[in-house]
Amino acid sequence: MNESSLQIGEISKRADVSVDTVRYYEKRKLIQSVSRTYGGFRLFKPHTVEQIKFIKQAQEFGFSLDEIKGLLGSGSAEECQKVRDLLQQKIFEVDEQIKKMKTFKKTLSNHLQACDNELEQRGQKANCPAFFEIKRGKK
Amino acid sequence: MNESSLQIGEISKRADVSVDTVRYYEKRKLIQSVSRTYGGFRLFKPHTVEQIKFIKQAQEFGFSLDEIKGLLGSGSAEECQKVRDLLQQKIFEVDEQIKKMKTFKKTLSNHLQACDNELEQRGQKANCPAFFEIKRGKK
DNA sequence: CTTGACTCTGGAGTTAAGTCCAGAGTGTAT
DNA sequence: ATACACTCTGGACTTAACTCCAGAGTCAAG
Repeated sequence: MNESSLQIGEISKRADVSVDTVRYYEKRKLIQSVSRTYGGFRLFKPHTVEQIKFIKQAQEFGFSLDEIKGLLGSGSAEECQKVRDLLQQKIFEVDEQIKKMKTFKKTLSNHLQACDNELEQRGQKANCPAFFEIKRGKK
Repeated sequence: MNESSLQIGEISKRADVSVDTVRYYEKRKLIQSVSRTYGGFRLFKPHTVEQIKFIKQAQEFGFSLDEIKGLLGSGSAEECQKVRDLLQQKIFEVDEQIKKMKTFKKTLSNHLQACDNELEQRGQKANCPAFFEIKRGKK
């Protein structure tokens, strides 16, 4: 009820996910409820909202829940070291991904260019270019 | 047999996907076999390999097969226009994605930094930082 | 102490994108 | 003519990440 312990509906609203998703994440140990009411209602810390948002963000970039879980641990010094290493690796991966994205963007731009050329050259009745042939300069 | 028509196994090898995947893509109309042998074996043009590689690339960046399909059409001028527009939109999306990736990378870097600080400050027995609190400067 | 909104659990269902399989046919090298 | 690798179809199965549901319990307000 007070700001230091929220129940599932409120968490769900603030993080913009369904209550089912919150429960699912708890089951998968991506988040934890700090306690329960006598009746068994889950109680979460407010910062769980941030965690869920982080999870969602990471997911967008192709990380699986299992991978993300590795980034979320908070425990012993050992574990901290593990998390650290994983983080470093992930940063590297994200960087790679960014590079690949840029290449892909270029590919798309080339397709667009080819498409425009065709459209212009041949007027309305043109067939759409076979992208790959054009792109590869095979014709 | 000759270079201008390949059967499924060869396509699969060159594109580095399973034959099942090739058939699946055909069913989903992402690619087409140009004809069949009398016995019913599919025959593909070699450039199908490029198409499949393109599909795989696009997938890596979070595009669904349905979205990709939209990018692959080759038909009337009308359709070309559609493809063109879609391409432009996708380029925009990829750009957005790149920006978000960069932000995310920064988030990860912050976590890493926080982790390192903790590790250094408190020595071996330190607990791993609660990333989100640190990141948000809430403490 | 009743109401109405919220939450619980366990389990079944969904979607995308494959993956696997059986039983049968095809193609070609010997 | 036989062997052997390859391919066919249709359908069932898999995995990740939810999503939905029923039936029952909880909680704060009036």
